Amino acid sequence: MSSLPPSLAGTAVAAVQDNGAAAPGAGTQPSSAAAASPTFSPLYQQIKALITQSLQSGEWKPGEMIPSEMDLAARYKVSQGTVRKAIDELAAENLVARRQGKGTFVTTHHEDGVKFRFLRLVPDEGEPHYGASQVLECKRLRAPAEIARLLDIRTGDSVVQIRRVLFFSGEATVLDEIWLLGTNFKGLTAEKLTEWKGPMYALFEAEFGTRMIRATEKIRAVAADSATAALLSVDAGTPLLSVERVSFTYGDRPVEVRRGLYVTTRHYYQNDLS
Amino acid sequence: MSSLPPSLAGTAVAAVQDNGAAAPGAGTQPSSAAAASPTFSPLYQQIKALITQSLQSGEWKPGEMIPSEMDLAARYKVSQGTVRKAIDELAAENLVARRQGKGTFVTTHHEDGVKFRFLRLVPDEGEPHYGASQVLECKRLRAPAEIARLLDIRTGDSVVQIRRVLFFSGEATVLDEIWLLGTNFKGLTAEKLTEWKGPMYALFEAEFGTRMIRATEKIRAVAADSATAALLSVDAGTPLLSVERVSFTYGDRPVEVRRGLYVTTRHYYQNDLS
DNA sequence: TAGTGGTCTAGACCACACG
DNA sequence: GTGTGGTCTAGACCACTAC
Repeated sequence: MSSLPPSLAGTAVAAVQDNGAAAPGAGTQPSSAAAASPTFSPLYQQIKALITQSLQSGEWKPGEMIPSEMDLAARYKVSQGTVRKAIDELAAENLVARRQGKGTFVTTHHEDGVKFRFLRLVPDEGEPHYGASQVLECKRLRAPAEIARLLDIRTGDSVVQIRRVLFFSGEATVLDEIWLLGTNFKGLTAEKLTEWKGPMYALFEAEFGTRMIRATEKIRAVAADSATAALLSVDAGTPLLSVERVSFTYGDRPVEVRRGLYVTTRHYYQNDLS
Repeated sequence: MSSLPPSLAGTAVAAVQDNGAAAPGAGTQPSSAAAASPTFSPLYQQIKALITQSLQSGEWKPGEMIPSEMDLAARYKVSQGTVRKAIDELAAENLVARRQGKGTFVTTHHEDGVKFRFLRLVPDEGEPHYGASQVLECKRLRAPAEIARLLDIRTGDSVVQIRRVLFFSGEATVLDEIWLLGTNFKGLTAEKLTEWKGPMYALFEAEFGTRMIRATEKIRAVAADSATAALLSVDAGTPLLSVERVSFTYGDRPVEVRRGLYVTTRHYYQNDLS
């Protein structure tokens, strides 16, 4: 337990206390709550930010267990309940996962069950299965204006472009065109992609230390052009789902733009509203 | 405050206590927690269920305020924290909405801001605007097998079918084909639909007491047939988004099947992954 | 048996809205 | 000022997992 260097704890507490007005002596009494100030934010939000920093800095790596709630409470000099609320939100955002009796773990794209966190394409019949991937291309190039805008970089900045086809049950089903931030993903090659078995995001996480946290998708229906049709083994003009995804890491920094074209004759895009 | 009949409170407490083994005297001491039993569920889940019942029964109607946390705590004889956790989950499911300083309110499809809770179609440029609706048809008929299966009724049972076109910025954009459970929606006519200004779900809620809580959607790309093309003012064969939605009320009972065909030349379907 | 997350309580104070 | 939700604390016990 509590194998954390006191120095770190000290830093953390300082960060926490620079919240509102000078916090009264942080003894055992309640009301270390925030004071009125223009930049007010609840304690648990600050704790959440501190934990997120540790996640981002790699202090706790994907798949690993983070310290127990009691340890974190001691480290940040707050009550267990406050840490709990911070972790609750992180768990709601899928940054960590709680497992009763075991601990709280940093989520990972390697995990057995959660491979379809970002791919919502479901077969009409049968279970979701992870298909084979055929990499068509993987090269560095200068970002076109549109991509640069989405990645929040300048036109002409370096990006990595990948094109691939995904096969489900032996059928070409998805044609992906992917742009990645050049600064991350320096050594990425077609070979690496081809050798890798499993989700692409797991590779990014393991090899490049870039974790996809959330994404937004814009979906349209489009007609397959002849080149696309050939790659997907459909007729030209076949209606396809066009899914334009932007993925974000920590700090809501965009790192990937992906345009997928889905064949939806034997699969559909699943979405739940609430 | 606390204008609740004691009889109800009594009922509630009884319901709560039939949880685990015989709860020891429910005094001020802690540990009214559940005992080991095959059908264990946390206290706050039971409270949540009780509150949900009151919502469903109409004790608190959409738009109204529910009793304060303190009142509910007294009513159910639990601590405020337990009620809070129950309400937290209900708020996460969009059944109620908390407003600091005011109270907790039953959500409604009438609300100003939340009109696009179920319609994820966003224009390429400009703000989401609520379009005009043209009802093509509204009639009772016997449920086809496919619809019956989705609505969890028998083939041939009574359903109401609606067909309509939605216009965004004057352009036909959505063609909806809707099937509603016949048992609910008895007096629904094309006239009522046409007269109604605002979201259809608001009409269902106000006139038929049926509240849509959540929905699932299956999305594909399809080609417009000639009839559809005419109604949507596009060429036959134009790729359209096919959105098959099943909507649920309380108790996860399906009450609506809706097949929408979306023109996605100037709009897109927006989705967020996390 | 020990450690972890999960539940529950009781009480305090803060931030916000409204009369 | 009063009432509401929001935050924070401290301590207790329960349920699950592993050793």
